[in-house]
Amino acid sequence: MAHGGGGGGGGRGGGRINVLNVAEKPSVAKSVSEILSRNQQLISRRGRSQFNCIFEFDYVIRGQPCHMLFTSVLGHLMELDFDDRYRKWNSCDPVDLYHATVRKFVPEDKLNIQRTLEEEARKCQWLILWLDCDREGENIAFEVIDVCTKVNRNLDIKRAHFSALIERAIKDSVQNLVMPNKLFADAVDVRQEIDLRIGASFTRFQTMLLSNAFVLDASTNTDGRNLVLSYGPCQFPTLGFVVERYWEREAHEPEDFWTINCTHRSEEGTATFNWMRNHLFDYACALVIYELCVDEPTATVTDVRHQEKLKYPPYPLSTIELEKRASRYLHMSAEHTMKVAEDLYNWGFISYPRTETDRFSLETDLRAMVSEQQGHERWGSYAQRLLDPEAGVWRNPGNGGHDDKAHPPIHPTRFSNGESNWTQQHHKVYELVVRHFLACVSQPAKGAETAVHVDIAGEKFSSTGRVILEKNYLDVYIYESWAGSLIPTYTHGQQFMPTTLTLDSGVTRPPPLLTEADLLTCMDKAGIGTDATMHDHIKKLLDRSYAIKENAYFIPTDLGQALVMGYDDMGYELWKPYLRARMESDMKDVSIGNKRRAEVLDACLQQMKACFIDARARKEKLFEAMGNFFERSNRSSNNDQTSGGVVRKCDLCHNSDMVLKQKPDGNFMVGCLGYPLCRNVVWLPGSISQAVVTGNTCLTCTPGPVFKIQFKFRRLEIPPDYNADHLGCIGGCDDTLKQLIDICGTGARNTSSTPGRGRGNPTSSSSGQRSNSRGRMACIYCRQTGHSSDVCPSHISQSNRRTQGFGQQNGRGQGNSTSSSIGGRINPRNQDFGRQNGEASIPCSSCGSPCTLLTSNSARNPGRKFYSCQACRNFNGWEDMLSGGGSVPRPSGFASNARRGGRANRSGGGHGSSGAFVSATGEPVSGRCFICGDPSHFANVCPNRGR
DNA sequence: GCAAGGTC
Repeated sequence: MAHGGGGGGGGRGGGRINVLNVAEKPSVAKSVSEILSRNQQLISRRGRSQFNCIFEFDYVIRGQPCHMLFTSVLGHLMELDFDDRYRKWNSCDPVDLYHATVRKFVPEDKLNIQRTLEEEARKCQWLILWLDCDREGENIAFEVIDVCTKVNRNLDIKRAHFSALIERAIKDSVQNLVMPNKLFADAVDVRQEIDLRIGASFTRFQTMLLSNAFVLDASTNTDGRNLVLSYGPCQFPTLGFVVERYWEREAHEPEDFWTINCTHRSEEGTATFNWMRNHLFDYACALVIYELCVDEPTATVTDVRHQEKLKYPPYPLSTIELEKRASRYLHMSAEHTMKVAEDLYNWGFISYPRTETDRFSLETDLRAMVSEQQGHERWGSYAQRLLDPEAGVWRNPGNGGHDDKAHPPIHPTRFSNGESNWTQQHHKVYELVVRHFLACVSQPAKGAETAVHVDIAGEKFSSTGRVILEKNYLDVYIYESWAGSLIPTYTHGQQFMPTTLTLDSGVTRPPPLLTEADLLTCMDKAGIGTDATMHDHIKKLLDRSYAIKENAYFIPTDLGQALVMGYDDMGYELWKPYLRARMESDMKDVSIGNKRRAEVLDACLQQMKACFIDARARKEKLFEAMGNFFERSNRSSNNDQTSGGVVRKCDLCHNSDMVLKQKPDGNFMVGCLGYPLCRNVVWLPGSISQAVVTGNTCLTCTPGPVFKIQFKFRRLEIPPDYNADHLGCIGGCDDTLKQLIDICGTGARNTSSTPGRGRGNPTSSSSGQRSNSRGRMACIYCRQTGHSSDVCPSHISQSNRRTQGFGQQNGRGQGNSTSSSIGGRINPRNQDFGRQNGEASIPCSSCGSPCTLLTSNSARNPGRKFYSCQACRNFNGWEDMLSGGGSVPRPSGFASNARRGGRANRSGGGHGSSGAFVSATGEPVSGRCFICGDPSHFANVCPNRGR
């Protein structure tokens, strides 16, 4: 782009123009100002915000003399939230949040920054954006543009792209200004809106549905605040990792195995030889081999190999590595580590702690940084050795392959022997940063390894010994060790008699619970969160009482398990990382112009809205899952049900009024205020979005007066030929209402199993209406009688979901008559929708009977296979979802729609050569080596095994 | 009372 002027009017004379420069944070404004001004005549003054001062200096950009005004924001200047009318939780149906008006605004605590920008922008001709060079930075750039151009429409807008805060990069960028990238900003707008709508809708839904319905108080840590059961596209997959590992562990069944061990002691030392078969699960087989060895115990050396081994120092330090290593070495949580690191950064002792970069740029003066550390009492002498060319310890740091183009790896920026205001943690984190940095610029440790293979009666054994020749970086990086042991000298063909030769038993172990370092690794691999937010997502699990941390391991609470179980039983993967991964991929497409912003936003929200509606329709799954862990609650507060006015005098007790109420889950009912003495209730259709008692009275129903209710139905949930607006009567005269109750179902559920809140009166109005009229009703899709909408041939997947819902509701609450009506639907389904093609392979999640594998003939899922219960016809899930990692093993006692918990893992290996854990169905299951802790392999193939 | 993303 050409830079030729931008107008001289308003400048300080001599053709000089005023240029407003804005960085993402105060430290960048300061650094860039210092670099460009060379600290000559650099003036700083306070702005309206106490953190964001304004630097002033003169500079020439492509021949144009400029007076630079350099200030900053603090990350995002604006927030996205719903319009005020949707902000209160009871203001609307949560599903409305998928299309509710949202607005971007500058929040209260950023108004000072906005005012500074406005004041300075009025004086300027150019606006140069120095935001971080990533998508979020680009989005913040447009927030700044929005604020500045509102007060000065003539601003010439430019973007500086810099790869590091070093002189050459900064000076290059200011002479090569570009246009801001709207596509990048669009991608962030999409992400923000999706996160908000999904997060708020599911959070309100599950909080209002469950928080008062169960006795949760003892298990939650609300500190007097209202309990919120939040859902978020990052926090839930994080919870998913914790729950999944916990269930894998609980489902593990220990298994005995046998192994042959051999040792040989000589004057030079002792060697331990490991059996090359590792171990066998068959005792008889192991015994036979052992006896062969004992009969001919002479060992013959078949191979001796000497090799030099290197152990490399770590790559330069990124945020995630800092968090992981502080967790492992210092036993500090990621959240606390970041707090301490931010302190050290703000006090000037370390570089910016939120960075993805794990390579130093070539321009970095690494030796100067090392030189600063020479005076330290503990690592100063090592720093001196590093700088001594004769010592030969220096090595240019490795390249970890990541670069966020905005920040260098975390490194010390100022020497300190410790400050008086530092806590123990400040000392530890500073020490880790310095030692890590010094290790990065060091030679790897060198060792000599000897591997010896022997043969005893045809069985192969091996032993490895190691001697460390040069410790190098290990001298300063005290957190790592490289244990080795000496073994005697052996030569090819040598024979010896083992000192011991034993047959030992062992038992397979479950995979360990996740540590914070493991969890961060899982999140990083799955793209959950950013370097700046991952620790927040982990903390959120603890704050929401979804998990606890015990001895550095994460354990899901009952609440965390119940929520994951509920969605898992629905067949949804809302707790898996795929949703976020898909969003990330869509964002990428938006940012490179492959997809339009509106297209991605509409498609994603449409899908998630459908998912939300479906999840809500099958909320009984959440209730069942919660019921596995918690007692139902008797609580009924004003918050629990929203009263909407008197409808009539109770026709059962004749004492109290019947009032319209909206339950926490959004469903409506008309109940007697005499509850629990009087349990009269009229359940209303589940498809109502709004209901208001009117002043109109029914002329038919007695005893009167019965006030009519103005209903608003959700359009997509009722048949097309019904009006969304309906003035109805609950007295019994209203056929339309009866029909919609029959078609859509009601909010009644779980009545017989819930003694506290349950209003399972079999004579209640709606129950009677539903069971009596079901057989006569027409299908809402094809409008034919003889079958109901939930088994309509043209809507197989919906029918599956609905059948499941009704089946459980009716089966529990309404006895035999309803059960027989479900039975009546068995044949049509098999004949119409499914071709039986397999025998039972999993038990039904509802009744435990064997399931049959059927093939769907529906238009929506042609050829897709699903499990159907032979006895109760419960839909038990799509085959491809059950076998493709859609579910996880559960602890025994919990039915899963995928499979019941069984032997899942064999941490001892012994099956196949991969060494991976293998589940009962043959799928690999993630785990971690229990010898060295490395998640990339298991103990049976651990290189440190036996050392 | 809700998300996740910036940053102090």
